Amino acid sequence: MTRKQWELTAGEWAIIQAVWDNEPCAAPTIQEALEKKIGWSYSTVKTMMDRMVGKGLLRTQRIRNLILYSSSITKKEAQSGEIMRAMRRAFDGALTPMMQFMLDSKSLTEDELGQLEAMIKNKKDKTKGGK
Amino acid sequence: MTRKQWELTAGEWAIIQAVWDNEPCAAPTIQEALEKKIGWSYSTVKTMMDRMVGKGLLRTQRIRNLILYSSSITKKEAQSGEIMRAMRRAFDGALTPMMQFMLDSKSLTEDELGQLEAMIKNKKDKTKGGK
DNA sequence: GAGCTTACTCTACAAGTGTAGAGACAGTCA
DNA sequence: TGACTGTCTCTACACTTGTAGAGTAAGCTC
Repeated sequence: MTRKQWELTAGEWAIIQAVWDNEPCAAPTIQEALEKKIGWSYSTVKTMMDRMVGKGLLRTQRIRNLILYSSSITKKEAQSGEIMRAMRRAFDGALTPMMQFMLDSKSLTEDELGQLEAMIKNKKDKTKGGK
Repeated sequence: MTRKQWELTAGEWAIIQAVWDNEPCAAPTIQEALEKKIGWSYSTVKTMMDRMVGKGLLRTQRIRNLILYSSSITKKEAQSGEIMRAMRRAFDGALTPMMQFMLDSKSLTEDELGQLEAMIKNKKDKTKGGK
């Protein structure tokens, strides 16, 4: 299905996160949600949201005079897009070096390392067994 | 030292990669290097490079009538910035969930999984012993 | 010293992003 | 029915990014 790769801007991330938490919801809801965090005015939020509809990131449904927004991409898709961008730009599109870099440069607790190790083991089993 | 966090655009990545490969070097060198890949004209390249100097991504050194450019950030810094951006935006700034997501959603060969496992073991030893 | 080559400077423009004011419109309540 | 409130529409502007043409300046060659 060759899914489209999404690259959201910082502002779009702020908005879509609020949408995921509230959908379906009207623009004022989002504005209120973001008010505290980033203090955008209603116009700002509404403008961005409508642009995001144009891009296919959100979709709308009109109920009388109210416009309800929902996301049209999932959080996973957006997260994946974000990772792909980093991977493509900074690591020639290769995952392993990127993960190695992350392991290498960040301070992970022993606990976290353990968790990751477990995940890998799990994954390995599946790779071997499955298929 | 609270290093500045760099967020390069796609174009800036293209250029700085070429600079890393050739520095110190003049703008035409970079243009030639990128010609094949992305076909930018000299003006385009030069404009971007000068803007990057303004931002502190590159620096210059004038030798008579020639301007030599070098990077003022390392590849590691740029890579790290790219990862931080993804992490901040898409994973609330948390590394482990991001790594889990990567492990989970991508197809890694058994080999790659093995490599990662080894790295983690290594890291774990250091975490434990090293203090 | 006229022309060629090489590199540089200046200027510009379109698209995208962040930002928001002003005004219109509909529903509600006194 | 007039004021108020909530929501929407329109319009606009500054800044960034990608993109590049046109013109200038310096050095080299015959």
